[in-house]
Amino acid sequence: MSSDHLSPLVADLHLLTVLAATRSFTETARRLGLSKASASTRISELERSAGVLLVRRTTRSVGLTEAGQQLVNDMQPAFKRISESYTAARDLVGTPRGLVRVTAPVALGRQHLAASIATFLGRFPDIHIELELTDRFVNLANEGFDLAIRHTNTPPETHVAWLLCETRSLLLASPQYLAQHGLPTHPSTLAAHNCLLYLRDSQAGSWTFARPAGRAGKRKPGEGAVERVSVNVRGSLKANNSEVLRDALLAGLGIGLLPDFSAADGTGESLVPVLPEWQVQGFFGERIYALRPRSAQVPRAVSCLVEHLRGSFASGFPLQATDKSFL
Amino acid sequence: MSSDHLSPLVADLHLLTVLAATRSFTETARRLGLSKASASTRISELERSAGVLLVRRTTRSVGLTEAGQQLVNDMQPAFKRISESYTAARDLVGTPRGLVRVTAPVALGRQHLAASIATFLGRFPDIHIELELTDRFVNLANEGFDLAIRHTNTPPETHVAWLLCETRSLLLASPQYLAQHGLPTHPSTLAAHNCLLYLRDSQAGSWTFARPAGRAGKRKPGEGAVERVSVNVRGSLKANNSEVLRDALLAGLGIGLLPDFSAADGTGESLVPVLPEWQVQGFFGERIYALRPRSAQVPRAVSCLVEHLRGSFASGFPLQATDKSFL
DNA sequence: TTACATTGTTCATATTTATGAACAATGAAG
DNA sequence: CTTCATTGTTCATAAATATGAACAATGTAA
Repeated sequence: MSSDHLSPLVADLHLLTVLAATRSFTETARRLGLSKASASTRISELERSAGVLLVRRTTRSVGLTEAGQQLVNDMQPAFKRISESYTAARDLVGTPRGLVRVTAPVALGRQHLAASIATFLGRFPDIHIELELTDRFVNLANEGFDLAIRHTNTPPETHVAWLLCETRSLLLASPQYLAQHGLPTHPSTLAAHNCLLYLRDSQAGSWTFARPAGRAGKRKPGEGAVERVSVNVRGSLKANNSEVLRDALLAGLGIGLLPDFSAADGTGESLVPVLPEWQVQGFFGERIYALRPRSAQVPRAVSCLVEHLRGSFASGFPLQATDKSFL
Repeated sequence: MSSDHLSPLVADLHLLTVLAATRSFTETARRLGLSKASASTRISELERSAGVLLVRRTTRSVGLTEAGQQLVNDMQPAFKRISESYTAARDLVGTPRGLVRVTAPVALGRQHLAASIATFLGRFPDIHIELELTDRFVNLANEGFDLAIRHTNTPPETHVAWLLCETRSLLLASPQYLAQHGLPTHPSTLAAHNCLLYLRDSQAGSWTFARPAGRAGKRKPGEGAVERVSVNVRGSLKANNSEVLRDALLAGLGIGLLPDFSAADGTGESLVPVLPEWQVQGFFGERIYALRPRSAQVPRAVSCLVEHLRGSFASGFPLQATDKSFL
């Protein structure tokens, strides 16, 4: 057929591709900014006009029929191209604009990203940002994100990765706790302490420390032999949220390992480094990246945001408290 | 951006591609089946949301800006693909359905196509047809047609062409006229007759006749030498509509050259062949084709229609009157 | 030039579409 | 097995969109 007759259908076909990605009417509706009632009705309409069952509905989960899957596979690159063309046209002139959907780890997002984004939005009034903080692994392309902030050392090859800054893992405790339980003199003494652990999938309660071997001070860090110590630690609290851990440390509950950006708020106040001459091999990746699925070109709003974030993160993490009033 | 945000825009972007093809809001609206008011508003909305001027409006004619043209060029193949995918999905199961837009020459359309289409629609209740009869040259792809019926000997290479049937040009007159003015015995005598001419762009008033040379009857047609005669003819009526010519012939106005399908209605009644032993080199192409722009695949509704037309036209043009009540 | 027909836009009105609360179905957790 | 939260659908109502007559602008023909 001539493509004219698409007109009332294109939007519904696009809806179908999103439904195929989410496999959920609820999520589809949320992403597209409409009600699930509408999403449901429009898919039904589409099926009626096509005369083919495209979606396999089981009231609880959504799958595609063979016809539906075939259709979506065929159309997906086309919609991607249209989207990119539109963005490119928009980016030709004027101030950057558009919606940028960002995902980031909860703690990092709250503690630094939010403030940085706030000033960014002040500079670019036509850019809108949707910030979704979650610590679960997010598939950018499938879930419709434009940018992810990740704490990792190995950004996936399938994505474009901009390095925002380096980070370190710090062993910290409150002065009260140290006064009460004594200052550890060597990693091996940590076994006797209450060590708060960051909860991860396959994370044994083990911390690894390293320092230049031989006489300290004669070798620069990174040079020559290295002395390594692994310690099995345990404690009264495990949490998958670094802010919870930090607050527990501030409360004098024990000794904990935090990424420096999480520690920043507390260090200046009442957390002090423990065993500062040792470097901790972080759970946490040692770098922060901004990631993006590879695409024909980067929308201007996205590249502006990345540029801004690079500026914000370049100086590392100052010890004074950051603005938490945003979000 | 993630393609999610297209949702409210895709339909408008598609509208833009149609506008680019038609260069007219009025025509765009007609094709898409909405009001020109809507078309205008939605393009404006699109430009507002993109922040870029896409269309150059001069109240009287519509052009695209550079940005708009670039955008349309980028998106066109994508929309084509989406359209084809949708059609393919629809054609997977059930009875053929969908809208088929057909263009045909006026006379041929009225006299034979209309009746054939009527029976076709009876057989396929889910197929709709838009039949546009016009003798001007139509660009199928640009004007959004799915099928063209053409009277030609050289279907364009850029299109798929199905041969529907062969045709001939017939020299005809009414018995009254011949009784009154005498029966021509040789093409050269036509100069003395009132010859009605089909009006075409660069059509000199010249008819070319041919018959096997030498002793008639000894050679089969098409074999050996051929005797050719060109005659300059003139008359009191020229028209670009073969039905007008036929009616004039029926009224006994003169001698005229008609394609056999146009003559069919009249021959059985009151038109008789003139110089039947001569073959006329037709103005009119000697074949009727169904044409279609090349595409990944032919929609089922279209191939059904073509199949049906082949059946209808296969028998050539019987001399009895065809049904003219339709359309 | 001067009519004239046709184009694109505007605005009040009518139709279409989206909404969200209520409901039945269903998979997960205990 | 039973409970429970969550999913997709339905339906009356609310919001958004399309409409078409009126209008000004602009090519065309006389």
